[in-house]
Amino acid sequence: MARHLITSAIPYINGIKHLGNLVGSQLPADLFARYQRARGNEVLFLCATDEHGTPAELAAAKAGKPVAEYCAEMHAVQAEIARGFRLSFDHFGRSSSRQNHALTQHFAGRLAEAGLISEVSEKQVYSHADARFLPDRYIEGTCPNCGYDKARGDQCENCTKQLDPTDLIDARSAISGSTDLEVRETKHLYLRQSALKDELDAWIESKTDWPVLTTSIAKKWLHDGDGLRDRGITRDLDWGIPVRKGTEEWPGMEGKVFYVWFDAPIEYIACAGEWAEAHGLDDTDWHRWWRTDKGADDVRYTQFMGKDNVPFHTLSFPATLIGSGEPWKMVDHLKSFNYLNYDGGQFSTSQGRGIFMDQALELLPADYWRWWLLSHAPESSDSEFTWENFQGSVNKDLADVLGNFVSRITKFCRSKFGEFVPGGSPYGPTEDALIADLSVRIERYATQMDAMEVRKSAQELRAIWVCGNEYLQSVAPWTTYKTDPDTAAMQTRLGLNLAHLFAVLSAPFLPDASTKILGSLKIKEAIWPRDQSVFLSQLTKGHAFEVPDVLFAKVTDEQCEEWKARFSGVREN
RNA sequence: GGCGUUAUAGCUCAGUUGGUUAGAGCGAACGACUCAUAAUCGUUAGGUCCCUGGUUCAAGUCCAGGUAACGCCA
Repeated sequence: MARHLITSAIPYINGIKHLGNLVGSQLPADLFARYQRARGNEVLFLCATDEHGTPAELAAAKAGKPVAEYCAEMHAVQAEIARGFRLSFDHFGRSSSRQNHALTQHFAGRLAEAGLISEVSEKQVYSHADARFLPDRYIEGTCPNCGYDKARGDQCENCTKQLDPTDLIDARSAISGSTDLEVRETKHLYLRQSALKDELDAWIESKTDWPVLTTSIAKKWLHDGDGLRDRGITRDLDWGIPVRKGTEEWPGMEGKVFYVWFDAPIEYIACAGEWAEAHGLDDTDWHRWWRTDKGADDVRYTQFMGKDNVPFHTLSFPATLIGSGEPWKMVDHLKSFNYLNYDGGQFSTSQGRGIFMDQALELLPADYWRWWLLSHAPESSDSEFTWENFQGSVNKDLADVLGNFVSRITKFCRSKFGEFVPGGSPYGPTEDALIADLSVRIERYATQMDAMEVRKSAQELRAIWVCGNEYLQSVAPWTTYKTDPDTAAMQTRLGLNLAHLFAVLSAPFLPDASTKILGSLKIKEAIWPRDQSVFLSQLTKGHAFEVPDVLFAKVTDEQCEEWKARFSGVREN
């Protein structure tokens, strides 16, 4: 039995994610996790909320709540929505957990001992009114270049000129508006990634089966310009993991916290600790997933993320792991996605543009979204969501091809033989040919799923559903019935067995519909098919079933128009 | 400004290491069927594979230059 450790990029805490975020990490990770479990493999599928950093503090302030309270609430909201989309995390953790505090401080200590941390003095803007240092982009002022009065400390959005906060005229805090600012000298820790450049380079070079998107981004960061740059890992904030060297104080770093990018990926590991704790397990139980010296040798680790996260996962996080000198499990396969666009532009959290996860679930059940998003996953390039395309896919693939198949076979059987699987003659040459064809197709489907070729998997699955309709159409049991009821009974029996097969194969994509079909066929346990001839003979004469309700309702033109209008602007709150 | 990705039928996309008449789904037209969510199945029609030049017996596929869209970095 293979063992799969699977992580999805962890969503940031400040609000509900949109469908573009979902399809880029959590959803394909869930597809893979469900598939591997269905194949009988051992899976640990982890995700968490990324809770530290300035945006979380500001969002909390805006909500009028202490940041810890805000994060706890938003974590609960995101967890609930994840359940709504049937994301089957073994644990949905929090980067603010006790485990992550300890582990992040541990890594920092190890890196310091290895000589991979340097101290750098920097000048930073301090706001007296806000009682805090301000990141460049939270300082506003008039652009010295074009006179735009809302230029940010890092760049003027009007003329695109790069700026330093000190360049701004009449600089003020973007948080409070206060102009009582002061430039102070402060010390920060840097991770000396550059010292690990050759090791990282060799490691990336060895990953010949990774998507081009992944390796090209990593190589660019490794070789561009002066090569891999060192990166600050501390910030002057209150909210975060206090800077410590392992369990000890770090002189000169009092009152500082680790930069969010440093502690967020470590949460992948800490989350396993949270999972163990939540299930009454001990350290050895999660070490066997993460420590190659403690049983994780045979683990295959796969990460899922959008392309914006690739540099952290291919370079910075591996630098942390390698630099620690400890035998942590490194990622084996990194599946990255491009962006999903919305009606001609980008989905945008900050602008509230597009469809957000909670809104999507208000319109339609999870399976509808899962199918469209996965069958159109932005694997090779950015892809585009349009309502017409969504409506077409849902109506044709789900309602007409799969849903209607289940409906026609169960209703036909009920009308001729009652709600029991009929017996009739044994399968003949036509049925054997279908079984042989399906065996080949299912093998192809499994190959694509193993390779995490999301779109191609969806295509193969759909083609398998079509086989069911083709079969019924060609043998036409409604005609056969008139002259040869025994043969019609056999054809119907195979049709019902096909519905069982489709339910099991479709479960990773459509967990709810799968459960519904299995329920109506009164099948207790979904077992992945090995031998199609055996699998398709499981439902035998006399097995009771019920005709299910409509599996997938069609999206009407009216709904489509309404939703299109409703989601044309930006989100209100 | 530097770099990256993409450019194939009306639409969404496949096209392995260059190799016979470039594929699929949707949409369209026509036909078959009538069990079913007016569902299904079949047939057909649609392409100077962004442009120019090059390498080769052979280029959608490799090389050079250009154009366009998107993205990343500064």
